[in-house]
Amino acid sequence: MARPRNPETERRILEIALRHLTEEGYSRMSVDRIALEAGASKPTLYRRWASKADLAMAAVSSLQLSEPAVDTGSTTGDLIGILRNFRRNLLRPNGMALVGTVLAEEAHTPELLRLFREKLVAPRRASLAAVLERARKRKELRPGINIPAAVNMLVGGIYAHYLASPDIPESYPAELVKIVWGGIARPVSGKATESSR
Amino acid sequence: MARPRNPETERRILEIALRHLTEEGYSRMSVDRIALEAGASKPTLYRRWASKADLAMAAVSSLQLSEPAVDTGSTTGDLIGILRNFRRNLLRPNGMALVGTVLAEEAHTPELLRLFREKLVAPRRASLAAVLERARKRKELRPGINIPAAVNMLVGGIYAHYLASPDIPESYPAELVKIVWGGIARPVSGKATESSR
Amino acid sequence: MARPRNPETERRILEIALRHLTEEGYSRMSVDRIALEAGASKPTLYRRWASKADLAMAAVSSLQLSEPAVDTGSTTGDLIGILRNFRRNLLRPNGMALVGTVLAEEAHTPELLRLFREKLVAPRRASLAAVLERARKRKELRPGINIPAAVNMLVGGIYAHYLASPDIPESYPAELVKIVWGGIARPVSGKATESSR
Amino acid sequence: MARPRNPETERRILEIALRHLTEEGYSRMSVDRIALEAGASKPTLYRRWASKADLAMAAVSSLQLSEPAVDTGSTTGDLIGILRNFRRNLLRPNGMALVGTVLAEEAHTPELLRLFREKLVAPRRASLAAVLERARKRKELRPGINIPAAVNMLVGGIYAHYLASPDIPESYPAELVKIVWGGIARPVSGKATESSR
DNA sequence: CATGAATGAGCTTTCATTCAT
DNA sequence: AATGAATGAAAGCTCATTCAT
Repeated sequence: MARPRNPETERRILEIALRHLTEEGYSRMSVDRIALEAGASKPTLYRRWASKADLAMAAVSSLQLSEPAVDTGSTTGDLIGILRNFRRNLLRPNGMALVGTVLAEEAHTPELLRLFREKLVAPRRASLAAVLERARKRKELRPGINIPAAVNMLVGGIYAHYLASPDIPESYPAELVKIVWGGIARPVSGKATESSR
Repeated sequence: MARPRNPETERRILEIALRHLTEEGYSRMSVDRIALEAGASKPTLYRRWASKADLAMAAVSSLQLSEPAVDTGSTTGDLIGILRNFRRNLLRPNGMALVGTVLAEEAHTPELLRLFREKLVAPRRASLAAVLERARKRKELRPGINIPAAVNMLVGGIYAHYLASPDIPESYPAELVKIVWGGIARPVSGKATESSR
Repeated sequence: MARPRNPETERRILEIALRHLTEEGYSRMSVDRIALEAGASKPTLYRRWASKADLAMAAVSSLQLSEPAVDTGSTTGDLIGILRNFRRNLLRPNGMALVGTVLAEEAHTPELLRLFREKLVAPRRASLAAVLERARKRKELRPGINIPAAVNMLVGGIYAHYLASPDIPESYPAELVKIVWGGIARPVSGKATESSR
Repeated sequence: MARPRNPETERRILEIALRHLTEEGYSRMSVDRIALEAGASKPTLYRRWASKADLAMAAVSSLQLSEPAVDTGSTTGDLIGILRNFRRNLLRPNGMALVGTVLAEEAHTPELLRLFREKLVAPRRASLAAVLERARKRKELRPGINIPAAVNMLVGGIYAHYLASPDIPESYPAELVKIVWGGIARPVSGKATESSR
């Protein structure tokens, strides 16, 4: 009976908020400007989210890991594919800014980091871990391999490269995988990396 | 006749600025508060640094990697030692905040990231690389190993763990090194990880 | 077919509005919060009262002097009894706040003061005046006594004490009455204050 | 050596603030408008007073009871003179508004009432009390008279009249004094009010 | 009749920076 | 060289009121 809320507005606000959060960081992100850009009034925002922090959290919550699924048949091929997607995302403009923001805000708004973990970090880790689990089932891994640690090295290898230098070559994911694979794959008689084809 | 600048004041201001930058992030860092805390007036700051950005950059510039040198005799022992120091630093309160800030500000103040790379990232990478270079000279590495990539995996393995979960166990550096070492060390007849002792 | 108004709702809203008016003052009293607390929507309020000022006036209008009737037999006893009730009301938390509010708002919303006079001030004055009128009929008063002025001194003696210091002793009403009575009672041969027992 | 503060600005701001506080009440008083009207910027105000409440308190603090001294020679003449001044002040536009405001704000900003008591209420009471003390020394009063209570009735008689009706006749102070004096003066043989000349 | 959504204007406060001394 | 004062701009948030359903 009451006037219905426009769901499109909501979506648009979150999209703009996420952009501002990414491009400007949390404290530069301005509720005023988001409202202006969304063509809404500030109370319209405050009716939906109780505070700026709430809005930022909702924006991060709306994130979804939107990377194409990868299935090349081979374990190393899948790992490389996933890391290539990751690399591409990171190299987009402001690709690392959101990571930076949630880390920088940890002391003030720890929920941002928590949500970021849940929405972006965990899914990507899960897809890498799934590939490695499958490899384990196929007996491709040495026994006792710590899969999360391996995942950390793959993902972290990309982060660390960015932090050292923003120019990550396209071939770099394959290099990473090669080293990690060398550390976790069951040695085969014959050529050592045979199983990575 | 002119009053000379007091270098001690300068140092104190930078120290306070760095603390604020770390604890509050760039945009929450306030020149007003820094001046107040340093017992100086704002023009005193502006005479030395042309802007807030300049001051932040100077603060980052004043950073030094202050980790104890590590020398255990063995390659893997050294790697583990360096990563343990790294882990300890990261787990300090606000240990990741400065990384976050410089990443978050990349679009607005790219010099911050540049300086951070130069003052903190590069030295740590150099010390890890040096250990690996020495190992290469000692023929402990397989031929063709990409040392910077290995370094990325070590450092990045720590970063990635933090990003996934802030509880990094003390034993984790050793786990990382084990996997990486498996991927880069020359296989020995006899026990494979002999050289890591 | 039209839904009839719920008088209970109306009463509840006024009660809440009066509380807010008293505790927060007129300009801090928020229609939003009143609606929220009453479980009604704002248009529901605006349908009944044209504006915030209207609502506040209705709230004041709903006030009724709700003090127990006093009848001790003696004139001074009755006066003291009424003033004791008055004192007790004033010393309740926020007891003076509504007086303050209507005075403070006189320039903006003079109706508040008018209604306050009508609903609260006048009845109390009337009950004091009635006691004095009865005393006059009983020839207890000197001729020519200005009863409203005497009432003002009794009531005002309490106000003025509060304004000077919020700690009004329980015995104070009797003191007031003693002095006023000394000024208005017909002197008796024998003990002067005999009639005040 | 530093740029000096303009004391005139300070005075002007307080004067304007006091006017707003009186005319609009505390919560309608706007720092923005005060700054605008004073031709200063808001930070200029906030440099001097830490908050709106501080500013309001400073404004009340700057108050002075500015009533001409009264000395007619006789006790009742002095009392009447003082109350006439009081009446005139109260009947000025917004004469009661500040009283209302400080009472209305008691719950939120109790310092306002405290300062009001100190700066305005107490001095007026003191001047009335001084007259009565002098009368006591001259043996004009009955023994055991509670002077503060008598003061309350005089001052409060005015307040209460205002609260009942804003039209206080010029002759009213004399009426008040007559009754009070009847209640406190030592009865004289001959005409009872002789001493009030 | 009653509702939830929407709005423009307003609030107090803080910022980075410059001016006058 | 160094200071305290001043400033325009912008921030987050709340208000009384009206619109659309």
